[in-house]
Amino acid sequence: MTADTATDTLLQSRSQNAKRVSIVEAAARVFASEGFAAANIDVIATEAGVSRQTVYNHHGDKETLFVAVVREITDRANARFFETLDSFPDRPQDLHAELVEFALRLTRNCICNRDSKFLRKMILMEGSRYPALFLHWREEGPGRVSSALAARFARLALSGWLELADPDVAARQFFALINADLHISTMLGDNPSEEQLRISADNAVKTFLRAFGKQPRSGLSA
Amino acid sequence: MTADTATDTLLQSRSQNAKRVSIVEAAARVFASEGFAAANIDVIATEAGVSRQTVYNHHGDKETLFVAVVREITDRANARFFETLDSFPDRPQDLHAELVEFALRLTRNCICNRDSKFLRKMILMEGSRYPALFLHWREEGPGRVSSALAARFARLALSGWLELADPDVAARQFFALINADLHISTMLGDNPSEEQLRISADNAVKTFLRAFGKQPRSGLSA
Amino acid sequence: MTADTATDTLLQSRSQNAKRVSIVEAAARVFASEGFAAANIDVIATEAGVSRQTVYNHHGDKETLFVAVVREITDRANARFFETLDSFPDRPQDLHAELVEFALRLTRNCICNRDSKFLRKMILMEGSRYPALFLHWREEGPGRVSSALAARFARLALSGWLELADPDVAARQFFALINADLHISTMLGDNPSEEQLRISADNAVKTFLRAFGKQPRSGLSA
Amino acid sequence: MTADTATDTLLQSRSQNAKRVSIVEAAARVFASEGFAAANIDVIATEAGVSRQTVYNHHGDKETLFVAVVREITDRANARFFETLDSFPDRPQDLHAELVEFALRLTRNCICNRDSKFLRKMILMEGSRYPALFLHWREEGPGRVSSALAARFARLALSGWLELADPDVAARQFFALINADLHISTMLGDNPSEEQLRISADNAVKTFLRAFGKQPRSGLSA
DNA sequence: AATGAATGAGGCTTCATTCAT
DNA sequence: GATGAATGAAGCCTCATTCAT
Repeated sequence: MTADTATDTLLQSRSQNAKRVSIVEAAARVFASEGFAAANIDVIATEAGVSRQTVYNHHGDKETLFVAVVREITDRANARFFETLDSFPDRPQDLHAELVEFALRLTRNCICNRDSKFLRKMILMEGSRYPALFLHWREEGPGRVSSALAARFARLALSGWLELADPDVAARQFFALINADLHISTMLGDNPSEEQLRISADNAVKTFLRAFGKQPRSGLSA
Repeated sequence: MTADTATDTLLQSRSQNAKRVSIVEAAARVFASEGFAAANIDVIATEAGVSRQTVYNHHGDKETLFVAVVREITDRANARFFETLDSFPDRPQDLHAELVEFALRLTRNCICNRDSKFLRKMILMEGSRYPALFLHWREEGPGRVSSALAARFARLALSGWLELADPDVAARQFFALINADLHISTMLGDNPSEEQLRISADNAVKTFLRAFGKQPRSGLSA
Repeated sequence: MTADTATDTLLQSRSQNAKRVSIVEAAARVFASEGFAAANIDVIATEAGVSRQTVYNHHGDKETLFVAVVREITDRANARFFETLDSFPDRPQDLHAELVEFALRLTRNCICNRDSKFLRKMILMEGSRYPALFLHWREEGPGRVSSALAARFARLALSGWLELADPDVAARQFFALINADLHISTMLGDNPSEEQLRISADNAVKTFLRAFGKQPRSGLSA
Repeated sequence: MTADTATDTLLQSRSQNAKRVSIVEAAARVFASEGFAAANIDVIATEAGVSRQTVYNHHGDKETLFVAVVREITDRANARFFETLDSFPDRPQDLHAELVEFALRLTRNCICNRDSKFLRKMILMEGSRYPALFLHWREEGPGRVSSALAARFARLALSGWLELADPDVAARQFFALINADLHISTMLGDNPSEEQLRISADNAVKTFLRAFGKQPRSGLSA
């Protein structure tokens, strides 16, 4: 292979990949706003800035495209989830403040963002038609995220910051609480303001700590 | 009008009403499982045991039918919500136990039942296309339910059973907590077992009371 | 069921059947002239004088329609074949003349008619894609016809009119010979004139009898 | 022009020709198995091992390609026909045996081979849409072949081997007879075994000679 | 009210053909 | 010459909706 063809291939694959990505993005938008049945392939193509043919060349048919989009977005959303998880305050100084920040990152990056909304809609509407899709999402997503968060809560319990009987339950309730105020608005597609997010996170953490918080053994964490 | 025709009219109107109801039920099922766009009027008619014409005679066109169904189910679900609200333990003896029973009634009757699932799906998917529908639902449903529950929590606070700063927040968090364990399964259409419901309600109330419960002034509330 | 509804049902089923038949006829024409792939369902519907929907209501999809048409025409063509076979001269007086008449009936009714042309084309072009269709045709059609004709030749041999070693071969050759002059023209859709048919039949029978004919034992068959 | 460019041109034109041939071959295969309408240019290109563009560069459009293929195959098939005709036993010693061999060559090379099958299908299906194609085929093919064979039969008649009234009829019947046993199988694409071919040829020649053969004047042909 | 048909539109998908790289 | 994309035209099929019986 000459340098030229290498460059060519690179350029081409870059452009190919760009098209692929823009098709997936456009499809996600359209599927999310219209649902699978009402989504129009021509609209997806136009939104992606490619021709209808290109969509078909890349993804075969509508159903295949749908599955590809869901998997891609699932993986991306999960990746972001785990990234965010890494900022969990394992050795906190001000647990309340740090949990609020963490909750904010979660709501901002993993709950109110476009990918998550897309996934909630798609799983809700088409989940039963694509059991494999749903399983993948549940296993790799909520399932693992919840365990990971539970593990972190367990650690906080060990180091005396929390007092809880079942970290898994606590993890699920933490999620529920940070969603409590946003739930209705997010169902509609409203994008809560930064301030609402902060109030909501604060409410959640306050209640969570009233239920599970305690003062750590003095001297250790300070 | 003779007695005969009166009877006829009555029978007829009863049968008419029966048809109306079975159309709405069938439509709700089909809309819920297929979404608006993919729902097929012929399928609805067949499921309802009537002819396609009858559907059109009663409801005009697909969109009108959809709106009628959503409103009917919204009203029914709300009625049930307020019914359930009436069993809230205003003067409790064993607050924990009574809240658990209340939570159970809520999840059973108002969250995991068919109507609620239908509404969540429809509002999520089509809410943005029918703002009026959505407004009606939000105002008459979650909005008023939440206020009503908040009022009851405020009363419990006054009578010393709870200690809370914002009863509205508490109401939303109560809902969130009783949903925490069920959220994922309900997205899929799974019907949680009675036992799961009880565990879930218990978990929710336990946490809720750890956060907000306190011993009432002795003798006052009994 | 009242007489009225009986009449209604009858009328309706008659009209339904008429539509069915006209759809099959039209489809046969269009499939024959265009082939399966190039046949246009709208054209078929128009030719049949019904709406596209009606075609789909009756036959599902293009492929199902195709199969139905082939089977229907196969059966009709075979029925005609056996009818014609019944006029075979079992106890001939003038064998040559009677065989010519028989050959004429065969070519006219079973080889040069529309159904046969349709079947030849369809089997030739699509036979490999629908093995079941082909088997049915071969078994019920040429297979049984050939045996039946062979049986009749065997009888003529027994009664001394023919002298042949293998009646099956003779039957196949008889068909081949009556087709010899027409083969090319029929491939094109030409409709040979009555005179051509007669010459052709005469040529065939002449050769056939030169090969297999003999004078019957006098007195026996007369 | 330098030697180099001459070589290049030669190589190129050889490779060009190779591509041309492989395109025609591939197109013939695809047209034969799919028919004109369902044949896909991309499939042809892939089967030919060239790019779609190359097909267009060489042949213009689908219809032009089709015509080119039919003509090319027609010419090739006819050439083979006349080649085979040259092996006709003009001065036979054992007429039966030699006619059988001749018939075998005909069926093997000119009837059961790929080109002939292709032509039969194409003429049958598309003949009426391309009258020029059909005319060319009929004139140059069956027409001339039949006359040529008739001429040879006439010669055999003159030299006392055959006794026939109309050599043209005899020629057509000879073809018909050697096809009698194979007709059905070839319609399906089956490839008869060598043994079947031999039996079939033998049957045909036997009957042909029973009808038209006679002992030549002794001494003349030996 | 039920049934079957008709109409018209719309969407998925495939293709021939042409461009650009 | 190969590749991928773009364009435009069909064609299949499904539907909502309306008529007629």
